[in-house]
Amino acid sequence: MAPVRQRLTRVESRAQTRQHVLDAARQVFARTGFGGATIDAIAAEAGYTKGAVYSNFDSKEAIFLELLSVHMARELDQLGLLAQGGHDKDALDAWLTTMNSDADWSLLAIELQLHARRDTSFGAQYAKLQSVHRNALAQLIARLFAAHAVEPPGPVEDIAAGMMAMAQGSALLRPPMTAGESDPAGRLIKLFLDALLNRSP
Amino acid sequence: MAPVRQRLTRVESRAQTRQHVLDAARQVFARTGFGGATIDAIAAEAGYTKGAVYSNFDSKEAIFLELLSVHMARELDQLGLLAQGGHDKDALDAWLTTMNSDADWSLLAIELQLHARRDTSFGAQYAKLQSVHRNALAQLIARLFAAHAVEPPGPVEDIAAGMMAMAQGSALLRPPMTAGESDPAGRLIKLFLDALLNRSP
Amino acid sequence: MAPVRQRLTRVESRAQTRQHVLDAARQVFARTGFGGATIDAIAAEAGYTKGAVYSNFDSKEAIFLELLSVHMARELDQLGLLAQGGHDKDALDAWLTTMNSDADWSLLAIELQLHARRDTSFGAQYAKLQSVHRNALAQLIARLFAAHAVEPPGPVEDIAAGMMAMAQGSALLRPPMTAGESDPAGRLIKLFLDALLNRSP
Amino acid sequence: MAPVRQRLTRVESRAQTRQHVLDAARQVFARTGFGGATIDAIAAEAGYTKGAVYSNFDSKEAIFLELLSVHMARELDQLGLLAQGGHDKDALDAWLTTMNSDADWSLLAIELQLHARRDTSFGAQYAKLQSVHRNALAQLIARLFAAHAVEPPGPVEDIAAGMMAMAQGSALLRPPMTAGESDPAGRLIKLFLDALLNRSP
DNA sequence: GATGAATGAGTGTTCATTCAT
DNA sequence: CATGAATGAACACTCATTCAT
Repeated sequence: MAPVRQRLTRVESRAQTRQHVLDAARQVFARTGFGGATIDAIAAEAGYTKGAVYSNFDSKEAIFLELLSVHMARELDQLGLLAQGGHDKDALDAWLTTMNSDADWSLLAIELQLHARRDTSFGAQYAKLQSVHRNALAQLIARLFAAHAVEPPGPVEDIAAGMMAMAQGSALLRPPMTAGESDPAGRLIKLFLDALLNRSP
Repeated sequence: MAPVRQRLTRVESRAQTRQHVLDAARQVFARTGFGGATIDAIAAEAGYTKGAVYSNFDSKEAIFLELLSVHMARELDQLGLLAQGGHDKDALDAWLTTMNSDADWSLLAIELQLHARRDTSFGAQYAKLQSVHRNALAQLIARLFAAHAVEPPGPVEDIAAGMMAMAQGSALLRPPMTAGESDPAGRLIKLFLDALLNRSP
Repeated sequence: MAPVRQRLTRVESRAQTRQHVLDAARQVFARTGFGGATIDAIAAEAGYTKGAVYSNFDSKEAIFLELLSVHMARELDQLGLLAQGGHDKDALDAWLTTMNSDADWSLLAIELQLHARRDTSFGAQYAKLQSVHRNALAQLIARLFAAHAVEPPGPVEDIAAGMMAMAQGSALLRPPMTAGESDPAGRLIKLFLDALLNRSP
Repeated sequence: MAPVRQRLTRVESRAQTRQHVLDAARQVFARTGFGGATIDAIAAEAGYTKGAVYSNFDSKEAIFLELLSVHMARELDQLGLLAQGGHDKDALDAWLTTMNSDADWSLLAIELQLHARRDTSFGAQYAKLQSVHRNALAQLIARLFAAHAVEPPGPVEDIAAGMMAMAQGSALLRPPMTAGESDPAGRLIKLFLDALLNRSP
């Protein structure tokens, strides 16, 4: 005769609030930058008051780092896909699709990068992840060239780095208002990569 | 009893102070971002006090916009080079060299971009310049492909956009500490472009 | 199946929690002052959480006033001893021993005094108690002088006030680290009083 | 033809503001305690805004420490008087008069003491000064007993400590409203000391 | 023109208090 | 009764900006 659990338990409720705050923070950070974001704005966006934010996070920076953690976990998932042999083409497509699929994430990622360049310890940690990411992507690219029986035009690490840079740079250069349109970054990267793959040997 | 032109005239002195402040602001904005930069820090970097800054600029934002103006002028110079026929290879090299040649400028440019994405009128203006830039670069690229007697693998505007994105993204991804090393952005872009140019038709 | 009186009754349990909170509060107030004390710190010191505190007290101030009440009751007990004729020497010893016997109490008493000086109604109440206390002490002192057949060097109320002041001041001046040592306040007061009592008439 | 310097120079003006803030802080700290004092209240009491306070002091604590510094300097002046032989009676009178002459100072001193007991490094520094003070007072007392050809009833350091404690304690016990009355602390201390000095040997 | 004291709005953070669980 | 998530009022401190010197 147990009721269908309409109300959330304390733990669930807390987790939900925490998630709401994180979602709100992601948007506010992306919209206004780390410095421009205020805890009030984040709280309001989440539909709570300032105190609720501080009930779930120690500081503004802690929220930012939590977002970074999620971001990194997401990247690590990508790495898993990139590393798995067998469906390289699909893995690349997945990477291109996910990367920059969300305008918020893209700008947030840029904020993270800037933060990384200004905070030493954070920067080192981030650089390491990026290096792992680049290597995984490089291996994927190597396999693609092998599959196409084409010699890569340079170190696959450089090609990977170029692709990652292109992805980041596209997020920045993309005009702000065209949120609805398909993301051009993936198209650009695919254009370049296809051209490199389909050269005569 | 007029001095032998040793001392600066009033106008020159003022212009000099103004330039000092601008140079300082460029570094401080690049180092700490727009939000993180304080007028005190800029003034100190320039070797003046707050008041000197306000004697030459109306507001913090005005300094930023002035830097943008210089940045744009620099880009327009680039465009001139890109547009001139005849020495396309050299023009491209010049573009690659100048672009990201200065770590400060690169990060500052990113700050400008972020600002552009948050300020509507500013963003529109900036987007327009970028569009002009991209088209000029696209025409240069078209000429290069023609010179190599190779069909571009896609719209030259897309290739130009990809190269610009790669340049921007490289500035962001480049590890912060390797200030001494040669900038990898140019190398990456050249790698991609050479590969595209030297395909069999 | 009634338990063999092992477990506390509801009332006892509540009283116990209340006492735990009071003991904790006394320490925390003494350690950090009224302003510096947080409900969280008190609750943690007592081994509970915030809510338990609020289940037993209406406010932070209410806890403080409750401590004051205990403090006053203790002083009243002292008064009883001081007033009883017959064992004046013992009564004085008891007063000297109890006063400042506990470093927490001494500092807490000072907090209470400061509070009294800032809160009008509270201050009046406290001043009245102190006046009663001083008079009781004065009478004891008068009896001691009579027993020694010595004329007091001034109004016994002043001598009592001086002794009380010395007791309070000692708590404040005592170096914080010598927790283990015997309290100097009692020794000092006895030194002065003995000297006054043992003068030639 | 120089004008009679009506307006203050920058340096003078700054010093004046600084002093106003210090005076205001002294009152506010005495009135509400360190924790209860707000920068706004101090600024308002001084007739400025918050920013003016921060323009002259680094933090709330810095103001407090500055007051301590003045307090210590004052005490050191006292020590000079106490140490000079020749006019011991006058020196003692001066000490008694100055000590607690100002209700603000007395309460502020208690705040300082409490702070000293809670802040280790501050406490050590303060304890040392107090020790010096006590020793100087002890020597003065020794000379007074010698002048009266009376044996001190105990170590002169203890007598000094008792007198200092009495002075502090009086400030705390004194009813808050009797600002106009003459301070009882001096009278009490003199009462005790005279009694000790005028015993038969 | 440059200085720097003062302003005042704003921001991160703390914490007493409430109340649903 | 005890818990702890959320509230909301403060508060210390920062900083762009103004203006008398």
